[in-house]
Amino acid sequence: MPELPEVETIVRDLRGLVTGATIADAEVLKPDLIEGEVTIFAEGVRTRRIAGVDRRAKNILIDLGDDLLVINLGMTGRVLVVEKDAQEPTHLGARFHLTDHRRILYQDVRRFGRLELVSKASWSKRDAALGVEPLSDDFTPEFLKQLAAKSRVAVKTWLMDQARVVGIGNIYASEALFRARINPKRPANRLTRAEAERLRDAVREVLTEAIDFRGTTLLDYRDAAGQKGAFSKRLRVYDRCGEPCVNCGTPIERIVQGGRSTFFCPSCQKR
DNA sequence: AACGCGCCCTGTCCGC
DNA sequence: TGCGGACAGGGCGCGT
Repeated sequence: MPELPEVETIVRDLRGLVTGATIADAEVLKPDLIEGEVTIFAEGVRTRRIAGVDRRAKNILIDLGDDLLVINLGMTGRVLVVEKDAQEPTHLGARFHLTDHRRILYQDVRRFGRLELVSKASWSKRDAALGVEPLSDDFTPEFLKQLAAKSRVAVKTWLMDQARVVGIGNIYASEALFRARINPKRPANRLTRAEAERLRDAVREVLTEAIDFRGTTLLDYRDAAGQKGAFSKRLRVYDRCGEPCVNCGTPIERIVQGGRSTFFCPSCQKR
């Protein structure tokens, strides 16, 4: 469900809401959501103060001092900060009681998400295996072009590989390629310098705009207050199969790449 | 090594 | 109204 803009929105929410708070206790209702031993996880977060909240790729990093509580939302994960007497949602996976009057809830219908308590040392190794942050200064056109030159896969699939560039999922891959006017089937290593530049700019632009609109809600996504993201109305190709292209009026097409839907304009994004 | 595929799981929607 | 199949924002592990 969540790509970089949605995770970033939740991270900013959490940073404002729970930085400085202390976790009194944790209850795990769906043990398969926890990576590693559940009792160690629950014991490990108990009595810990939240020093900060950050994002790396599509992971939420909750800073507990020596350790990080790492949350990956999968497709349908939600992290909600609620008053302790608030009504609880269905499909609740874990409940974190704060020492104040609130709780952090982890909810996940499909249970593709994961919660994990890891030492900062071991996280830094995992971090190193992840690709470049597209909103960082390291994501230059030269960098993108050189990285893409190593791969023959279709640029759409290439963009979604978290070992190369992080944070881009199925929605923003289609949206960025449309904005850059690049056909999603184009092999990554055949991108021209001009296309690499357009793609870099398009990726940064669409992710930044989506953050400004607090993410895209198709169905499941919610921020930490349970609110929907407003970027859905701004999508230009995703989930718009058959609708006219906003640039030229040609019907948007849907194809399948790597088992996932890709949306594009066959006229604006010629091969 | 890089890549493609199946799978994890539940819910919704669409056509018949 | 019911039912089967396709599909859904992610990521891992497998075989080639």
